[in-house]
Amino acid sequence: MKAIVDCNSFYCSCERVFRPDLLNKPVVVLSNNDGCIISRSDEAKKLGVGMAGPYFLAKHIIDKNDVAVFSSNYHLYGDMSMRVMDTLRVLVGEENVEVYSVDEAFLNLEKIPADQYEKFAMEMRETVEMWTGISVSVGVAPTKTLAKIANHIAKKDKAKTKCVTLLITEEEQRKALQLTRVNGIWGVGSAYANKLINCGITSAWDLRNMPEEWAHTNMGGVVGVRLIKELRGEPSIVMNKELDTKKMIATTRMFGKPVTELHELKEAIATYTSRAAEKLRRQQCAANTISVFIVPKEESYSSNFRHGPSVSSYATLQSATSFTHELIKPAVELLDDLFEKGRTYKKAGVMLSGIVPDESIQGNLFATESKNTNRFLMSAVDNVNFAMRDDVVKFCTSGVNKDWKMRQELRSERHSTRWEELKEVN
DNA sequence: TCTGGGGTCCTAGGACCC
DNA sequence: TCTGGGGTCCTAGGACCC
Repeated sequence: MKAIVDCNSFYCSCERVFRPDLLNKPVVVLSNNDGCIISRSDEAKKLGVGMAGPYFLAKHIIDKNDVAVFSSNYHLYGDMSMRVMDTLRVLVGEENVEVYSVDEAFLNLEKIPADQYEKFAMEMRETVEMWTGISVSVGVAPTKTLAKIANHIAKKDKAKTKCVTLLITEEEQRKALQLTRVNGIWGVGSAYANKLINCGITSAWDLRNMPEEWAHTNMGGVVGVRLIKELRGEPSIVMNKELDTKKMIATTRMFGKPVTELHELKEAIATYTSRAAEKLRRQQCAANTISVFIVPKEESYSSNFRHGPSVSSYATLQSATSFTHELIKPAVELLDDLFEKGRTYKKAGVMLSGIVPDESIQGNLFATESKNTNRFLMSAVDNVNFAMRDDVVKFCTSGVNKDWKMRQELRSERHSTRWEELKEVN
């Protein structure tokens, strides 16, 4: 049996842990650049604040109802996430926890006796809340996909479910699937949902009863087949061991204001490259390929928002590296090729791929000594930046003024990861 | 008239997730 | 005026190999 534990309005809940005055009050958290609404408390949902909608469109509701607004504070959310996951590890054992995202984890409940799933789930919910201040919802079912559906049901009517829903018997599963629209299934996005509805398949139950061959031809081959099996209660999406090494690392940002100058773009690209290289070193890897993209601002404003097409290019490095300066150089060269004078840009990004572990980098007989010096240099830089504050030590290309930096006007303090921002209680 | 039968690796693009 | 930032997996098709 499997469970999914999903934090309720996670970012909002994190903010509330340090602002108990906001309990039972509407709260929202904004994306980077204060652009979209990415987390809403139940009270904010009730007021009609939409998910993932632009902030400025919901601003009239927010102002009128005195909704508390925060810019995203990833230091805080990352630390709170770790506390929640650690709690789950204590409760079911490390080997039975698969962290799926910052606010969700799948659990293997094999060790729990079948007649105690509900009791266990309830106690787990209470313990996480007591230890971390974060409330969670729990879905329990034989497969991950059914557990996700159970979790949705638990969240929809918290008073009735007490944030716990089990889909164990066939009867429970049938009822739940009949009430679930296809677009509410984990693994069905908008493209497949439209296709399914056009075929007259509207509920999860309808989809469950389609032949596997049909799913193979119409829903992306093996992916579709797995999905149908999961809905039938046959586990087909396995529990993953933790994916500690990423296969791709990206740092991309919208600018706080439109950018026209090459030197500003260079600062941004150098800054993003430094950030990406840090992430790379943290997982003790090096990258073979770096790619850079920039997104021009669209000339005409349209009410149907779409990102303009991006311009991108990539370079394959002579040998894999994680040293910031060795990555900034090709990144800036790529940018030189992409940049067109006279255009205005609104976003840029750097992606590292072809990622290999440090130990298996192809050796270079002639560079051994400087490689080691570089390694010490980089780890010294990382240590200083970690201990002091971000970017105390940085490369010159990254710039000093950073006029293009994203807006983040409403960020709370990093109460749990910075000494100087520790919460004071009087 | 007629030209095999496997493989691997890489890339681009499409779908999805939170 | 104003719309985020990460990731994953899968498939198809081309290049290349013996």
